[in-house]
Amino acid sequence: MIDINLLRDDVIGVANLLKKRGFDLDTEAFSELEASRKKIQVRTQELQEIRNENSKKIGMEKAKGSNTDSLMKLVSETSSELKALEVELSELQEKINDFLLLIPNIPHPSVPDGITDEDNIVVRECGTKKIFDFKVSDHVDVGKFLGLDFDLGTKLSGSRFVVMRGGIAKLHRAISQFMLDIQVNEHGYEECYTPFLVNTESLIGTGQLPKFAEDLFVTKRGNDESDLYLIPTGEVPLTNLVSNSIQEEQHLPLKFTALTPCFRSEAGSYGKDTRGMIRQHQFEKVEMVQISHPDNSYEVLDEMVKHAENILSKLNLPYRVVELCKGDMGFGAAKTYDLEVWIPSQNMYREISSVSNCESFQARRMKARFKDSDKKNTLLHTLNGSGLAVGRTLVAILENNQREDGSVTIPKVLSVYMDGEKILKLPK
RNA sequence: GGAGAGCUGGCUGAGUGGUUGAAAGCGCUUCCCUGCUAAGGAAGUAUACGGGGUUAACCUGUAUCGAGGGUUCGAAUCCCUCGCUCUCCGCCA
Repeated sequence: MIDINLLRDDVIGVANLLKKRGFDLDTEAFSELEASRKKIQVRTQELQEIRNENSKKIGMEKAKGSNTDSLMKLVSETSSELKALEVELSELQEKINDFLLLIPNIPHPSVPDGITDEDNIVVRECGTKKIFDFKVSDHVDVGKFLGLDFDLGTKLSGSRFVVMRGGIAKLHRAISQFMLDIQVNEHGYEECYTPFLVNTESLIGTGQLPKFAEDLFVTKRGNDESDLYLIPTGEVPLTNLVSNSIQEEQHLPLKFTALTPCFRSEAGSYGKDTRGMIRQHQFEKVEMVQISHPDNSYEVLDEMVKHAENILSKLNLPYRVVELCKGDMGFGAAKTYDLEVWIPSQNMYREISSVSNCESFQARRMKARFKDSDKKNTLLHTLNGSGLAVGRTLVAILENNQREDGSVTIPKVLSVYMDGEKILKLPK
């Protein structure tokens, strides 16, 4: 969440900044809540002070053996007035907190203006698009004879699920292992294994809750309700590793990576990307997370974009880097770069990675801090990015590396994970 | 799932109803002493939030002893619920 003091100092200014990302801040509601909060909090604390003083007095008088009846009556009266106020205050504070939890992050000044993805800015295009001398198939058709089976996925679980068998399943695994190895060995991230079910607190910490519950899968425990959710991204467990903690400044930045499944209900995307595995309820992703000093989080952001790009260029996939405009960014991001990979069958670039600096937005929700040089506890900056989405990488490889006979060239860097095989051949 | 033990500041660990935000020790910071080393002395040392303030140093208040609720004039201390940790048993990959 954003710093409440920004709102106290200049609600209108903040509202104007948020408007540019398409969020309407109810400034009047906030000002009213704040005004009554202030009034009630001051009065409550006054009464508490009076009560504490008189209660102490009772103790002292009793020690002397004096009669304390009148004092006790006085404190009793104070207490009953206090009780009502305390309830009112905590309700107000909860309301203010709920209000804050629904406000998106303020975009960094460098983020371009704009409302939709059409307003995003292409930063650079890399790699060479292959010129095919035959009619290209999409990954569904390419994969059909190689072990990519959507009918089986549907039979087991419904739409937006897939089963992979044989060579495709192995290639899928190879991709994820390769990515993880690069992130760990070349980019210096610490490999993590985390829970894939997380509690509401964690999801509030990274910003998926309370606003986006409909995007998540929630679990039951036997027949009982449970408050555990399937993670929609590895960002949730990895970032929350530092929740409610105070880190040592000299250990920054912390760099975490993990291969995790991701589960998304895709509630708002009916009819979108229904064919193929671009948009699935379940997919794998190698996630990068960095917990950084606030002073250099933007250098870290650039570095993380490079880390994601490195994977794509090693796989020899054509891609471009896009700077998201204010209206297209995610809830918690102050600045985001997307990496988009070339999909020949669609004749367009599709998102395969998203790298964001959330600044202190998540850290404030999570109470993730470090001791700065003045020994003050200061909020960290959190950054996350895909490095990369495994399923979409598979799609990109199948499409970009397809051959006229229906086989697929395996990228050189993956051969070692494929027992030296160079081509994914059709079974005889 | 059953039985038991526990959860106090950066750490160890006192505290079973009253000037206790919390003894003592360790650690840490600053200073003093000591011509090395070792040792010694003094002071300080939680977090969050509110109010005031030349919005900075500072002053002041409130809350916090796993979490939430209750009893009470007053709760770290008594009662209830929940969470977590440890030990034993059961089940399980």
